[in-house]
Amino acid sequence: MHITRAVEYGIIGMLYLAGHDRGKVVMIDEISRKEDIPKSFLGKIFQSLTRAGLVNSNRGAGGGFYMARDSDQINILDIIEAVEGKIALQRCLDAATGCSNSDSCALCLLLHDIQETVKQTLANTTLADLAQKHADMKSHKHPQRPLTESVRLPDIRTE
Amino acid sequence: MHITRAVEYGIIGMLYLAGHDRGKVVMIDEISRKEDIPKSFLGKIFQSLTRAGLVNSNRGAGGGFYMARDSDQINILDIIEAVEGKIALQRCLDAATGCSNSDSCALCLLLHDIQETVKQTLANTTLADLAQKHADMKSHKHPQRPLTESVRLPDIRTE
DNA sequence: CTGAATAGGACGAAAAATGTCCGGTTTAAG
DNA sequence: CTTAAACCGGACATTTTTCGTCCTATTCAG
Ligand code: SF4
Ligand code: SF4
Repeated sequence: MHITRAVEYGIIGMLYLAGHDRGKVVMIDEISRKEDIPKSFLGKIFQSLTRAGLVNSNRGAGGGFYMARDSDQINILDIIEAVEGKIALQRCLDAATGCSNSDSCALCLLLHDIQETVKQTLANTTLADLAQKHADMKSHKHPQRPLTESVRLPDIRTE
Repeated sequence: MHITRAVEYGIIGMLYLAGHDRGKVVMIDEISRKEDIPKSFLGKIFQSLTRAGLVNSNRGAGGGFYMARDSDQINILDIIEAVEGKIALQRCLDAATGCSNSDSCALCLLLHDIQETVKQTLANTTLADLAQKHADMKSHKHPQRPLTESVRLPDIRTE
């Protein structure tokens, strides 16, 4: 139960982009140096972000990446799923694998509930939200409020 | 971001125990067969559960495991932490490793919030709750309500 | 043309997850 | 007392996932 480096790097990379003018083209090398992330690894991650349409890229000399939408139109779940595909806390919640017992397994139901709240929270947090908080924190203003609010659980599996 | 097999097996094993009379001594071999879990692996997992005080064990002929407390006095977070230690969604949230930026990283804050709600949900679900739902589901009664309720986020990091 | 930069895929090392095995200890029962 | 059953504990083996690297191709500015 751990967030992967790839996801973390992806979010931090996007935060870096969001901290600059929209449309500003930034090279992998710059993000890599400024955020201390292995360059080739970050390159791979940005390929995924590009394929997912969260950023655009220019190739060739003077090339680099820039945001495809405004940062308040991108949420954190978007980024995570771009980097590592759909979130699945367990086999039964993974469309690809699945589990034959999932219809009669209370644990599966519990994990499903938890997964949905996590996804809701991630989906409700925009990159702009996170970038704003990030900037605040770097300027030594201590945060007073939690970043997220409580999320209503969806009423799942009620036919 | 995945629940490990060890944790899943641990919970299912405890569910099995909870489905029998309190004090009933059950062998690893029985749980292993009935729940289709590799025997030696399950043995290891139950060692952890025993060390954590969730179950007691009798050694020697006629030995086995039995619940150390009533199932409504054990929650799912207890089981998870018994099997794999404290939950940590990231380095910065892991007391052992940590991250030097955690004071000025909005992502850390977001992950912290999420982790807390997950832990709250797990802590609010007792083994008895899960066992009840499990039994219901196995007898073909379709569940009407989600297992968990929404959890208030704690107001973290407000000095 | 040349050098800079991403795209894509193959590859490799390290870590974690998932088990297995075996010798040791405890205990019930004959 | 002996034996067989069962857990204990640690070492070990296998597989999968994570965390990258590297190389070639492609694209583009100057
Ligand atoms: S939690 Fe239940 S349904 Fe999900 S994978 Fe485990 S056994 Fe299957
Ligand atoms: S999220 Fe921020 S604080 Fe947490 S490990 Fe990553 S960089 Fe460090």
